[in-house]
Amino acid sequence: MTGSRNGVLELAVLGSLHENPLHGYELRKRLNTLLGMFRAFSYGSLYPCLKGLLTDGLIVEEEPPDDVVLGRRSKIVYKLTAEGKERLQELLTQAGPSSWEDESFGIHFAFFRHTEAEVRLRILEGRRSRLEERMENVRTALARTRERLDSYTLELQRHGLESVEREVRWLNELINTERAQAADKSQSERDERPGSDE
Amino acid sequence: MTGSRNGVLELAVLGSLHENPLHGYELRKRLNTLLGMFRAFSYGSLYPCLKGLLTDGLIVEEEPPDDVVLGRRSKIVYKLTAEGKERLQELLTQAGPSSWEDESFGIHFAFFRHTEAEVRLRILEGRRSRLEERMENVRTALARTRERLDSYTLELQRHGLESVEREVRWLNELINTERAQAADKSQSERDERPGSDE
DNA sequence: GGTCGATGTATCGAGCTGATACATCTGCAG
DNA sequence: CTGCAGATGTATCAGCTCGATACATCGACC
Repeated sequence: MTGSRNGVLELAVLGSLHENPLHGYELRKRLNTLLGMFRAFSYGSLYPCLKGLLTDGLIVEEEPPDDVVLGRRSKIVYKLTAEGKERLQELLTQAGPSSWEDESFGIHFAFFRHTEAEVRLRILEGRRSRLEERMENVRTALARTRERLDSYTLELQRHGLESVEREVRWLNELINTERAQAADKSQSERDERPGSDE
Repeated sequence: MTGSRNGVLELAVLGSLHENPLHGYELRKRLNTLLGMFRAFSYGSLYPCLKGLLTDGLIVEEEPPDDVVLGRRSKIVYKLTAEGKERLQELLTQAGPSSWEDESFGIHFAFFRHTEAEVRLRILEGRRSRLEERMENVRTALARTRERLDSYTLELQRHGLESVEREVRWLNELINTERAQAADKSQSERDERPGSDE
């Protein structure tokens, strides 16, 4: 039970390797493209994570095509094991603070196509609550502040608040879409005509 | 020369203490209100920073009102020294990568009222370049990607890109305002009527 | 008088970042 | 064909930060 890895990183790696086997360098590029606007992973965290996943048997080094046996070992391609896939499913099922914080929400969202509808909804709502809570904190703290702020500080506050409000609106749209899809699905299930109109 | 502190944190602390003396707890609250939407500082970084600033003589513990001498030492109020003010001015003059990265831009912006107009402009432009560079990287990386992405990943990309574009537009407005003010100023200087219409 | 939450200082282990080192492969200019 | 610059690729380390935790005091309220 070496298993006390980062969680976000673990999901990112297992999720990426689920699509297709990769080596470290390419894995990093993939992730940093996927999340380019939000965050960037560094080798100092990726390689230790890969090492841990190896010793836990969640991934293995993919064998070269067998005829090239000589020492030339430049790329190390990793792929998921059965346990790895199981662990990935487990991670994709969890909806908790670790799925809607700033650093981790993007990753969870990026793998939503492998996530159950109900879990998706809970993560989106959790994220929204998190942002609303943050706005509330800042607002009350601001209200308690006696001295009035200079124009630059005010502008920073305004811009920050507006950005968060925009993300909340974005989340609202996504949540509505998810709800509508869930309603469609349960409706067509009630009609017992599965797959009739889509 | 103990001086290899974090920089962002140093600016945040010195800048806050410049407004008025504070103790650690209040300092943290101030900063986390000021930057509530962007980041949060923890004690684990604040206290070591304060300790370093103390040993470097940039801040000192403020003396209690002198008649209460008995051991009751619950609050430790810090204030800037002359060297501290000097150091703060030095930090406020610097415009470089450390002023426009994600973690530090907010701090620098929050203290813009103490920053010279020219430095403000360079920081805003540096921040804009940084964001445009990031967009460019993601866009070319996306273009090189062969396989088409699923709808969730696409939506994440779209939302991230839109957020960054919005921040660029915001920066553009700020830069225009700054330029206009600079032009006004040099105009009124050319007229040799300092302070006539303000 | 008791006790609960806010205020307040302080530290520690776990884990990440940014830098660095070093090897290989590929394209291409001379 | 040779050399060499830049992309590809693996790996580690010092320094720093986060989140948790510990502990003490204070004011308010019943």
